Amino acid sequence: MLTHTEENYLKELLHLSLDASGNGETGTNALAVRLGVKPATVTDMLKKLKEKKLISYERYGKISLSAEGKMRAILILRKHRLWETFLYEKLEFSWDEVHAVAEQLEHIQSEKLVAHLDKFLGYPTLDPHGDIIPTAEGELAEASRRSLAEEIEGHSCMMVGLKDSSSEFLQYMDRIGLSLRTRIKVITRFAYDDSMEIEVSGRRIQVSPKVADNVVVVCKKCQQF
Amino acid sequence: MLTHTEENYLKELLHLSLDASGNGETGTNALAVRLGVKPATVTDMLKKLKEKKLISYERYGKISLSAEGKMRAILILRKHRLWETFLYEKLEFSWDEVHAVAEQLEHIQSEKLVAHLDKFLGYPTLDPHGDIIPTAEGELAEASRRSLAEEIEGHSCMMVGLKDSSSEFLQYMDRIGLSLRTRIKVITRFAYDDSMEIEVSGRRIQVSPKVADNVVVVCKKCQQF
DNA sequence: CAAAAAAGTTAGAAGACTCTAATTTATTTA
DNA sequence: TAAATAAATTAGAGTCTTCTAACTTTTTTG
Repeated sequence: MLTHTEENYLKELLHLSLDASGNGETGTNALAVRLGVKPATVTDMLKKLKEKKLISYERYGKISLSAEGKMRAILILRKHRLWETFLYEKLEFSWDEVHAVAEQLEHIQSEKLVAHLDKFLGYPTLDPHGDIIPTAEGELAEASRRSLAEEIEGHSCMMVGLKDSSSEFLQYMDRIGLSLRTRIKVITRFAYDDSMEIEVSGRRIQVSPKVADNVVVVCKKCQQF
Repeated sequence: MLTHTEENYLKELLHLSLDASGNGETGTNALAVRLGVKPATVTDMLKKLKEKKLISYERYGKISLSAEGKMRAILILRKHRLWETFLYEKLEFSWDEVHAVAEQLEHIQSEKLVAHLDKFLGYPTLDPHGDIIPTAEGELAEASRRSLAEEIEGHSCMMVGLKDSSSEFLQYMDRIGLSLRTRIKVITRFAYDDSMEIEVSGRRIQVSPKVADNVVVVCKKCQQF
């Protein structure tokens, strides 16, 4: 059982390892800045986390999560992103308000709560920021950014941008109910003309290849791509 | 800003004052038992809470909440009961599982979260245990237990028991979808024969005066009764 | 490569919450 | 009412997380 503070250290360590796009190692100072504490405080906690085998670390050396530590961190991230999704989709929070509250909610201890929340939300794969929600097994897939036109049948994705920003296109987007952070499911691709049938907010609409090409979406990376 | 621990002390003080049905005063030991700590620990915290003007208390004397302390406690109770309602009605938790998780959720700090949760749940007045949910203004009405037959038009209540426990009656209850902790709204009372039209889980059904008389409900106490 | 800068650590202390053991005050009862 | 009992408090200590100030190690750079 970890304290809230220990959980926060693990979570930031995970973020640093994902952000850095490096070898997953960090230093005391970087961690201190992220957590809003002094480096001396971090050093103390590192000893404790090492003691608990959650990180690998030597005096004056680099820090990285152990397998166990990474798993714990990913499950915290999972809770964070599920709560963000809940706040955004069910409680009408705006996308920039969800983070602060999710920082608190992510520490609630109840496996059942997480599992039921996941189900209640319809097993979402992306949070309101377009980030991947890790699975209950601790798998964290990569996100893939591409044009809606490249998306395959049956897949769910989220609109995160437009290639064309002309007012005509924006008006059209508005009319069909497509805006930032809207979830899109590809129902059918018509090979004949490359137009698509998509599901948006429970409604099915047809989009031309030109429209699909100008909509930027993010989705969970899969084998096919 | 109160710590989780301080909030727990206030909440237990409120519970003790409500349970005791006395003058709202308690002792150090009773509080220690409720909180699962030693009396010595309670004494320390009492000094702190007095310092913050949340309780009134003198050495070796009785303890009671100040107006400010009581308001804080009631708002924590409000959050607790709203979360219990959420867990029960939206996440399919059973009525006896909700308490433990709500104990954690009640400490989340976000006024907006509470307000939106309340709206999302449809402004419920009773939690899954049939207890009154305090208002956002800190008003805690009393609950009133009575027969469904005595309930007035337009009121919402919750089934908490039956007077008749014959198998025929239980089967009938089952058939119309009425079970413990089901919410009931009285749509119309027909003065002609005292039968009622009620709404249960979104469906409207008619019940005879005999049935209504045998269903025990709890509701927020109001002027009329 | 040696001095300067940056990064990281240790030591000592503080606040929050808790404990045990000993003591004091209040209440009960013989 | 005085002794026994119950209730409450104080003193001293331990854990957790944090800090500041001083010190050590590593890295950078002229």
